[in-house]
Amino acid sequence: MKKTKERILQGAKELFNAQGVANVSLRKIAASLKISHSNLIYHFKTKNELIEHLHQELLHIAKLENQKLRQEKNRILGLLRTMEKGFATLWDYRFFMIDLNFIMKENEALHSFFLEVETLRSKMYQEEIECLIGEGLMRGESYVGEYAQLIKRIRIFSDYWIASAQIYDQGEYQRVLKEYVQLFMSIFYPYLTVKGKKDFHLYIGVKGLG
Amino acid sequence: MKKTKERILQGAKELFNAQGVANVSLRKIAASLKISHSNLIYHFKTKNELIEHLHQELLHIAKLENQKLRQEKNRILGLLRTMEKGFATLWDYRFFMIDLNFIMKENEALHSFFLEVETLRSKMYQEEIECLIGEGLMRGESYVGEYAQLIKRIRIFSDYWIASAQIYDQGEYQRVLKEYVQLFMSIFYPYLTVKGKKDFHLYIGVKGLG
DNA sequence: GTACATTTAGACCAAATGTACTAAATTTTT
DNA sequence: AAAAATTTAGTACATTTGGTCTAAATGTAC
Repeated sequence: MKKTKERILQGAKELFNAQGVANVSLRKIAASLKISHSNLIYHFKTKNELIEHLHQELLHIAKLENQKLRQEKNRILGLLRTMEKGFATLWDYRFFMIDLNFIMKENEALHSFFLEVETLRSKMYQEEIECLIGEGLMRGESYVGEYAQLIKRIRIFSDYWIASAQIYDQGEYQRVLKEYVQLFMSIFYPYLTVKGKKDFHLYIGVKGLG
Repeated sequence: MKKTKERILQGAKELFNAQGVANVSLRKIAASLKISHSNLIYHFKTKNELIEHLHQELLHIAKLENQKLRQEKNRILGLLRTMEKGFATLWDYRFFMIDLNFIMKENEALHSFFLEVETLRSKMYQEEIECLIGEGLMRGESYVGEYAQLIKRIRIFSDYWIASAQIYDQGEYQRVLKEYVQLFMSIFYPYLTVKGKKDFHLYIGVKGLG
């Protein structure tokens, strides 16, 4: 029965999302699945191992989605669609971002790995920005390091929007998600050219004031 | 001896900062201070009570500082100075921001209180922006709700820059702090007018490219 | 059907934690 | 100095947790 392993991953994810990593023990997970505690340990020796597997799961799904995303002709729309999809996926594994610092403290290997992934992500945004500039949708830098700063701020937003939502937004999932995607997009707005802003208003659904 | 109570608060703060709230028990705090754990419990019945006291402490200090801050003639410089001071204070109680979501989950009262403080903070930023616009340092809104979004993004940055720094920046405290203050200020940059940008370059220490 | 490997459950242990209770020590008040 | 209040320490207990060990159950290959 390979099914047990999958049930554990699924159950653990749900418990983590609902109660937070720190408040969930291997015993609680086992109890919620109505299997013995030692059975769970047979499949995953520690909580960290479980978290690592879930992280791999998340990365795998994210990778697949990025490949599947058909190329939008318009870059602004493409960015929007990418984020809509990506944010939804992340939400499914939201315990990971809510307890990010806790997890990183407990698991040195995961921390290192996370830093590696981040450098990739950072480069992706760098390229995205260069493309936007190349297509005349975004203005160039106004001072040295301006876009390096922008990317760092994007990083903070990406890492913690879910944590923030947990504290401030108790509404329904769909609405919250949509709001934060818009919030993400709004980071770019003031750097866009007239042409870029036109696209922004068209696709993001906020009307310009003139 | 009232001193014990203060020593406990100080010691708890340091342990929380170093190891994270979830990994620090009342017993550990007592041991680090070389007092009996029942002695500690005599002063603070639970960990939550301890955290609430530390939160009050933080609010009190922040309030005093805000009053003390002499009025800068220049608003941009004033904002910079306020943030330099505020960020440093927050850093001293950084466990609070690093384990924000964990604490909010454990302590419903503190969560509500935090939400109240946030509405005040939000209003402050709203006024700050209005003043900047009034002085011709910042442009008006380009679409309805643009600055409401800006304020929410500022909120996320303010709440989680320390958490982010803990993951990505292992450097020395002073340098990290300075970097994140600059990062904070850079949020405003693209909304500034020519006049505002001039002040920005003057005070923040980055040179414009023309 | 038998032998083997995999999976599951139950019992047990040591460490840590919150909590309660009692008594001693110290400070403050009278 | 005596009495009262506050502060501190010691002990003990129930719970939870991660972890180990053994044995039963289940599936698989021959």
